[in-house]
Amino acid sequence: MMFSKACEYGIRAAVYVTLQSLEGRRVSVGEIGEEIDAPVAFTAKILQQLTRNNIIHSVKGLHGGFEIERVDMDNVKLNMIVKAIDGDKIYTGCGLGLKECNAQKPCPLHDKFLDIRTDLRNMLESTSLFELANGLEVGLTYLKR
Amino acid sequence: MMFSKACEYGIRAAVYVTLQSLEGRRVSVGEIGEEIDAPVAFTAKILQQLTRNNIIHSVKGLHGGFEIERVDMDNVKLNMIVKAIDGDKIYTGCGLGLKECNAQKPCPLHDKFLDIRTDLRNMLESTSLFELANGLEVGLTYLKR
DNA sequence: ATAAATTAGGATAAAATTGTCCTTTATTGG
DNA sequence: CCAATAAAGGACAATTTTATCCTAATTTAT
Repeated sequence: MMFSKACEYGIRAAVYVTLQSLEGRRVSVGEIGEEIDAPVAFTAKILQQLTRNNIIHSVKGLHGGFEIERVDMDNVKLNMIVKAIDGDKIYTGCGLGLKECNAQKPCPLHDKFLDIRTDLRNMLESTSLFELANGLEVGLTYLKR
Repeated sequence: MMFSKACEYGIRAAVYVTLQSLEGRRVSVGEIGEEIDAPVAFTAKILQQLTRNNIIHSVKGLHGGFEIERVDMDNVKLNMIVKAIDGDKIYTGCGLGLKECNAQKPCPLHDKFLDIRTDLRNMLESTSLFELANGLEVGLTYLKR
C-alpha cells in the first residue's frame, strides 16, 4: 500500500539475509523465497538489484548465496532499499499525483502530506537491517504469513 | 505513491466539484477532466464510484453534471473517498505485505508503521472537501500540473 | 415528439507490475 | 578437467491498473 510488492519482498529478503548472516550462514534464493513466502524467481530479480546497489553481497557457485557484512547490517537503512527498488518517488512524488507540487505551487494536500512523509522518511532513514533482524531473532516478529 | 492513480484523480475531482458547487455551478465530466488534468473517460468511472457512494451527486441530461451539497462539503472527509476507491487496505494492510500482521504476530516494521499510519488516518479523517476547496478558491493551492 | 446534452455502463485496449522459465556464467569439490 | 551448484540475466507470460471507445438511459428545451 506504500511500497511496491517488489519492495516489500526486497525488505523481507534483506532482513532474512541479515538474520542468517548473523549466524554465519550464506543463503540461496530458494531458501529466501521459501522463508519469506515470496515467488523465488521474482525474488531473485530483486536480490540482483540489491547486490548491484551494494546493499547485500552475492557469491556464485557451490556454497554460494547471499550474505551481508556485519558493518553493513548497521549501515544499511531501509530508505536505501526502498530507493534501490522503488526509486525516490516516495519522497518526491505528490500525494495527489501532480507533476510538480512544491511550496511555490502546492496541491491542496501538500502541507499535510509533507508532515506524514517526513515522519516516514525519518523512520526509514533511521531503521537498520540489524535492528529488524534482531526482533526476528528473539522471536518477537515474523517474515511470513 | 500512497494512493492509486484512480484515488488521486478521485480526490482532485471531488475537490474541483466542491469548488464549483460553492459558486453554484454544476460541472460535466469533460470540464472536470480538463481542470484536474486527468483522462476524461477514466475520471468518469471514478465519478460513478463517488456518486454510488453518495459522496457527490450526479444529474443526467441537459444542464446535468456533478455537484455536492453544502453540508456534504463539510461532512465528506478524505478517508471516505479513499475508502470508496482504494478500499481500506491503506489502514489494514501490512507495510511489508504479510497476509496477517497484527500485534500478536507482527512483521518487523509493524509498530513503526502503525505510528505513521495512525497519523495518516487522522489526517484523512479530519480533512474535509470544503477545507481543501477553500485553499484553491483563494489561489493558495492548485489541482493541475 | 424530437433533438441535444449529459451521466451510466459494458467491452476492450494499453501499460505497468508481478511472476515464470530457460540459458549463461562463475565457483567449488572431486 | 569435469560435474554439480548457485547467481545473473534475457525472454516471455499472467495479472492488475490505467485508459479508451461506444452504446444506452435520462433529462431538458424547443
